[in-house]
Amino acid sequence: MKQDIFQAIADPTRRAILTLIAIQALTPNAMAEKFDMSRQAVSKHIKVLHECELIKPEQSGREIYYHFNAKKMQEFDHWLAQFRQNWETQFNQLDHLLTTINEQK
Amino acid sequence: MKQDIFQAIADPTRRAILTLIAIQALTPNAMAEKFDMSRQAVSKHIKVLHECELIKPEQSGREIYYHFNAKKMQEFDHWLAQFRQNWETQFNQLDHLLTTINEQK
DNA sequence: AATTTGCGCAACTCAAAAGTTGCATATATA
DNA sequence: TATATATGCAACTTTTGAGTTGCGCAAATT
Repeated sequence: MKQDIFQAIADPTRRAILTLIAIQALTPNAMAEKFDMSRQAVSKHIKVLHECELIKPEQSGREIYYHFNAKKMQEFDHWLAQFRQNWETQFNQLDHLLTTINEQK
Repeated sequence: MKQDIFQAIADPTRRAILTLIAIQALTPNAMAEKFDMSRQAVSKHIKVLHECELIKPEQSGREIYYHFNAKKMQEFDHWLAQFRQNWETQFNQLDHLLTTINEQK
């Protein structure tokens, strides 16, 4: 079952995992040590993140280092782009308002 | 109960609502007509979006027009910023690799 | 070879969230 | 004033997801 990237990021623990491995690739055990929950719980989060390709595994003996996949994270950025114009417009309108107020002085 | 913006955006219906009203403010009934679900179901999504301030109500008689709150959406952008450097680095490294390959010709 | 360690998978429990139906309230319209 | 319409709230059912426990497998260690 393919996971949805928005769904993957909705969970705070998964966001924390992403923040961690964006700095340095980690094994499931190493991640679990950072959180107050069982290794298996973390492992399930890893599965979700892996299924939507936000992280990539790198096998090293019996250890698996999970890397952050920045490219996938950009999908978010692309979705957000449809609103970016919207908020820039809003600020431009604010600028205009402030300018108008200043001119009235 | 305050809602989490990440949780709010995780739902596909809520994302569709946001996309709709980013273009034009709509009433709950108008939104419900766009989706194949009851008005009350849409209304619950509106409640979630409203609680995390992604949308703003504007009363007009007995109708309520919900507007998109671009400013709140920027919180996403700020969260994403921590990874932006990450993927730019990745592309810079790719650039460097390509440059190196070209120099070897 | 036996044991330990790192990991994933499956079954289970429990809590939260999505959707439905029914009802109350306020504003329009006849 | 009586009726229709727009909306929100509460109770309920069903689905989904987070977390735990138990197990099996493969690689490292002794």
